[in-house]
Amino acid sequence: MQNDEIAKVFLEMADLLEIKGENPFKVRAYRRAAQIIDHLPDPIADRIARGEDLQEIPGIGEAIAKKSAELVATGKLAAYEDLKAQFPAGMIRLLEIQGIGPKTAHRLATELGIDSVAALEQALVDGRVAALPRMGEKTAQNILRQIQACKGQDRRIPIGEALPIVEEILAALSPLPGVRNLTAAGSLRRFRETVGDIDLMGTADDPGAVVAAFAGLPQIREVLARGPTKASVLLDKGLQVDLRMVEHQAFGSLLQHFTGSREHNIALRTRAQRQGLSLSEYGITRIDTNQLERFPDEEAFYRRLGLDWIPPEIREDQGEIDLAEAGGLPRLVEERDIRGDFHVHSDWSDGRSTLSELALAARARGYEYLAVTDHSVGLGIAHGLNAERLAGQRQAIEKINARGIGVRLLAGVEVDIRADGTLDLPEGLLAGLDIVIGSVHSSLQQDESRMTARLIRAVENPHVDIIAHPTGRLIGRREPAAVDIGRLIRAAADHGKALEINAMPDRLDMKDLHARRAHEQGALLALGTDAHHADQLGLMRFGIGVARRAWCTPGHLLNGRSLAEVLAFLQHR
DNA sequence: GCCGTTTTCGGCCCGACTGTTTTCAGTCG
Repeated sequence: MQNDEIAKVFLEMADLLEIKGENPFKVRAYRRAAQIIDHLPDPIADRIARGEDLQEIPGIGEAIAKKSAELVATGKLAAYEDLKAQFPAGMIRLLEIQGIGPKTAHRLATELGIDSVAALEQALVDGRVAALPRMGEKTAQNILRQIQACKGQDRRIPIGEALPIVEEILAALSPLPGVRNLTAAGSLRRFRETVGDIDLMGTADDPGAVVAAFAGLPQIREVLARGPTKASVLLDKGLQVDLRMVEHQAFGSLLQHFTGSREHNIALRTRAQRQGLSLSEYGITRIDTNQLERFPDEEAFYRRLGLDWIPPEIREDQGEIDLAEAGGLPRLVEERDIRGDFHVHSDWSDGRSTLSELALAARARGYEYLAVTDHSVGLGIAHGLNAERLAGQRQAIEKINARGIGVRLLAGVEVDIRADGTLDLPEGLLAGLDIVIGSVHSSLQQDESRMTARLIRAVENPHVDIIAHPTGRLIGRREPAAVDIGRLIRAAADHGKALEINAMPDRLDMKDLHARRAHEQGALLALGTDAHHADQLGLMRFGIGVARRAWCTPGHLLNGRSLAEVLAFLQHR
């Protein structure tokens, strides 16, 4: 049984225990364990096989270690089955509806016999829910609206869609008088690949006025809640946006609080309590004197707790707090560290910019090099290059390089990895190029063993330097191919090949967790935008976001190396 | 259920908003 499946069982157990009215701290223990297991770098089954004691993992105690072992050994868990049997099967789905928590779900199930979202909708319409004590008409209406709002749509949207929306709102509110520090927090600031809602915050002389202006923005469909310092609204697209405002001097704690993650903040507050301190969005309170200290920025806030400032992207309670205390946080990669892009298409295949336009755009970004990697002939739909046209392109690239515009174009190709792991262009041809990235575009439904063998065969091919978008996923549209990522990473590390972090916002492939595993196990990573237009070189920021979430320093990335170092890496060819 | 620079027992993060309430429970983030 895989880690994510084990985590799912514990998460569901937490929901059921909560509905049952169990000790909330027990519920939290299960949730926490699920999160920890989901983030482990290697399969729990392997740890058990090696005879390791799961209780050495912080947050996993005797009970959950035992239950994990039972799941790995039998694929089932008696305690989980017992728990499930105590409630109607569909009740747990009710928790997915905004506004319904464990108490309400329990009442709906026990008092009205509701066991599905459909049954709930019926009970809402015919007034049975509103008739319950302590429920009422308004509550029923709100629940009904939530059900209808999320019908048939995935509420999390890719960060690539969310960022432009946010930038538009910030641009509208920032010019208001007395407004400062207006920015996004939450999962957007942590750069998660999808965001469920958007958290904006800032400071103002008159917070109420900003909240009012926010609630009146034209792109807003509905105001869900509105108080003096906070408002929640729904945009036309169904996306929820929250705004919170405080006084200028308290911005550090506000931003910290609403940047999260929840797990990071819980760990931070628990630690603070041992120091006699209580944390909130308003500041830090000394518990003995009840004195509130305020912090204008996050650096001061963390410093007060004896910690270095922690980059938002790694605030997930995955070891960052201890490192911040010891002064040992990694120096995460930044935009200025990136010296080039390893995945770009030109108008020779399905891109829309010329080689010169790409070169100039790369120079404008301060790059030293740019790998031109058009599609190979196998991708007829993308106007892929055959041997002849590839040779022609190579000449065109050399011409531009000869002009000496300050950026070195690398003549490359994105060669298609066929279903059997062979490549779509003859080896002699690949040997003559500066760089080759290999990727999979067809037969994505292969089973895990075939797909993994296929990719590893490409890794072992001496002409391939980088494996691009290893799982082929499209966020929200196409599931990742079945790949044994652990084996792929080991193969890449063994053969000195790089794995791509594809920066296209709907790919972001490898993803954060896998990329962290990759560099921890000695595999090199390479950022590529997969740009099909010169403007898209700017998508690099999404790749950097993923790399930062993966704890990458410049040294973990091929893009952090100078042209000379990159050429040395490619010298084998 | 987990954990230990007060503790192997007794703690466990914090505040805002809503709706249905005569003081608060439930939910959310």
